[in-house]
Amino acid sequence: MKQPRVTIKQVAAEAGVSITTVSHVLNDVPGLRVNPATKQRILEVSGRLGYIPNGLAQSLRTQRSHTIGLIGDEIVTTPFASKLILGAQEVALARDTVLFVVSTGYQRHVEDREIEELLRRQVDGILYASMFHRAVTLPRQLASVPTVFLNAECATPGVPWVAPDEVAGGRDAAEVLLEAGHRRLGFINNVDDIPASSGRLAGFLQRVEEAGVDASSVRVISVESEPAGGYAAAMELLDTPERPSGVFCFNDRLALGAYRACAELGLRVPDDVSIVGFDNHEYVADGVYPGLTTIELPHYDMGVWGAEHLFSLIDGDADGTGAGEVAAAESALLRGPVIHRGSVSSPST
Amino acid sequence: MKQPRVTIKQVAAEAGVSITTVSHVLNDVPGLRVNPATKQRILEVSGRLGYIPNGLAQSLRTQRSHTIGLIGDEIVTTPFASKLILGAQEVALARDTVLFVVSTGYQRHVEDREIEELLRRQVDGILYASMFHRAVTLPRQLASVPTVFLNAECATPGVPWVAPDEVAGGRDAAEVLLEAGHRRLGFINNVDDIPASSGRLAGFLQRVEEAGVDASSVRVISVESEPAGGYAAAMELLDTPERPSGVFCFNDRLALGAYRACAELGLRVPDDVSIVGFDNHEYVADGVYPGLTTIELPHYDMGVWGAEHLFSLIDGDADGTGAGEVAAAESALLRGPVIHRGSVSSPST
DNA sequence: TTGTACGCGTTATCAG
DNA sequence: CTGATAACGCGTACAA
Repeated sequence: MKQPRVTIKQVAAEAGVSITTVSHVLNDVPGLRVNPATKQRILEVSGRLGYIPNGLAQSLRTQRSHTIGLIGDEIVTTPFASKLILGAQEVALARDTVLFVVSTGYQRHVEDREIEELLRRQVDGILYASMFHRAVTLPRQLASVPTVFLNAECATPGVPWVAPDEVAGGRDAAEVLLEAGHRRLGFINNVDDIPASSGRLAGFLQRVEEAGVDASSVRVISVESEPAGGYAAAMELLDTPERPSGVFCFNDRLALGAYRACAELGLRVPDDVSIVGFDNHEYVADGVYPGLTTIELPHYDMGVWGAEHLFSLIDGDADGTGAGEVAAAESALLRGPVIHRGSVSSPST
Repeated sequence: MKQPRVTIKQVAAEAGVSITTVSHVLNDVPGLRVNPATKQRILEVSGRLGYIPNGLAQSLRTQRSHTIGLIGDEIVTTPFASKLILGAQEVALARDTVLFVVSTGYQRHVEDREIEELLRRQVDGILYASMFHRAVTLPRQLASVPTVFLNAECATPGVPWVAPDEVAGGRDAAEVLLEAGHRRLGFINNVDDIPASSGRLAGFLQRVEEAGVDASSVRVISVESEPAGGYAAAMELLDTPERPSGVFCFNDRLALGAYRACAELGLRVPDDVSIVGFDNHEYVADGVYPGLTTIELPHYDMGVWGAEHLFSLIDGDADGTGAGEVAAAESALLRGPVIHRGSVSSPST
């Protein structure tokens, strides 16, 4: 089944030339004119034999594996991750390189092992992704390899990172509600102390104040970001005459719970209460009725940004002088779009 | 930033031995006793220098890249895929090999290019995955590489494949409903003519008949498998006095639409109508209220099965005689578990 | 027990 | 315009 693959040597023999010449025409070596006739012959033979160069040998020789590693915690398991991977993969593909995707499952020893595995395979660079926006530090083994952090803020200086602009996201959510005319607001936040929860809250309140609404009037409840938590929080928030007319949920799953609470309380979305989510979780935000208006996380864009910067790091490092680092070492906060669906309308009261 | 990596030569020099000896101790060559003292020294030096063997060179030499490719259509983008990848990845990891994951986006030229890219990188084998259960044929370039199909039935003889047992799934769904005491049944199916839709229907009706219920009494409606389709179908199915008390939906998204229809018709799940989904779509099936009882697709298991069989193919081919093919060439239909949540109860009428 | 030397498939340098 | 030949880093017969 596995017949030995055809090598450049065979092509050379079959075409009656040296391997050097074959290599030359196949790689279009610049400034080197080859007799059109032999060139044609080589191309023909190569095609006929189905010759595919051995990338391992090429990489060994050129010191470029055209391979980058994407390492994440449980990144591979989550639906968000796919967008991130997709973004990185598309820019990688455009540069003829492929991705090794590995995930650690949050276990340190697995991470160590996988990083080593990546290095052993001579990846040109590494994309280190976190499933949720958080702060991390550079694993020591990565010190000698171009690395970019995705969906995480890296404390180690000189290492580029990209993460969602949570504050802007919070502001956007407030904007949607304020624009629709809501003034009595609620926010069901996540309890975890991570950039996402503090940032979205800060942005939300910020924007609310700018609109002339007293920030202390918005009721904030923090719960575990599961449907059950959203349900409980919404019950508490909405089961009162002074209930807010607009509620911002830390994420779409929380919003799911809020939907249920509304249904049980006999409140209609969006007529009685408007809801804004966060994540644009596919199959959740658009599967629910009415469709959930939500803020999308820029996963795809982070993947693209990260890969592009990784390449500039790799290329800049090509000479070993570290040039290019300065320009590439900047990090970024990316913003996702607001996805308008049916869960927000003007307040009835 | 990218300092030249340490090679085996440096380790040898530093330890005052030849590279042969270093190679021997690092690879634990069997039947070769090395002086414990030098062995210790080599290990120490190797560790101190942070030596990591160059996998490219190793592979070039040993003709084994310890790499397998996972190629799929839009597999990387979908939540199901991650389970599949995870399964494959875990068995791969256990055998010290990593996965190249690439996706074609259903474009033939992308697929050709990516397969070539995989071959160029000397993958030891290929896992060819489909996002939805369907029949496919072996791309010609893969003829010379060990290949296993995932979530697809391969028409080409000699190529192992693994797919979900749709008929069993349909039977399981019927079982759940029948067990709860339902006799008036409905089935909201997918319109597409794929193994999943025909198989689940067949299994469902089969099991229903076995229970002594006239199969022709179950109302079957085929729609596009989106929430909107499920909603429309459920409205048609349920807005009548003789409505079924138990409904099986082709997938969870369809079930989502059915939930909404129930809500609008004032029917309660599961008190007035029991619903069974399919897929166990994370964040949908358990995010909805009441939780959706559903049949899980064996994605993880397919990944494991596929990778294991791929390895047996690879190892069996090691001698080039093709031995082992016979044993490994069998294919399989895998069955997923029933996930009981709250959407099924005994019929009230 | 340890070292020398060759080959894996390429690319790149330098002659011819 | 074309062809030897030396790396790339490692594994491994074979020799010492």
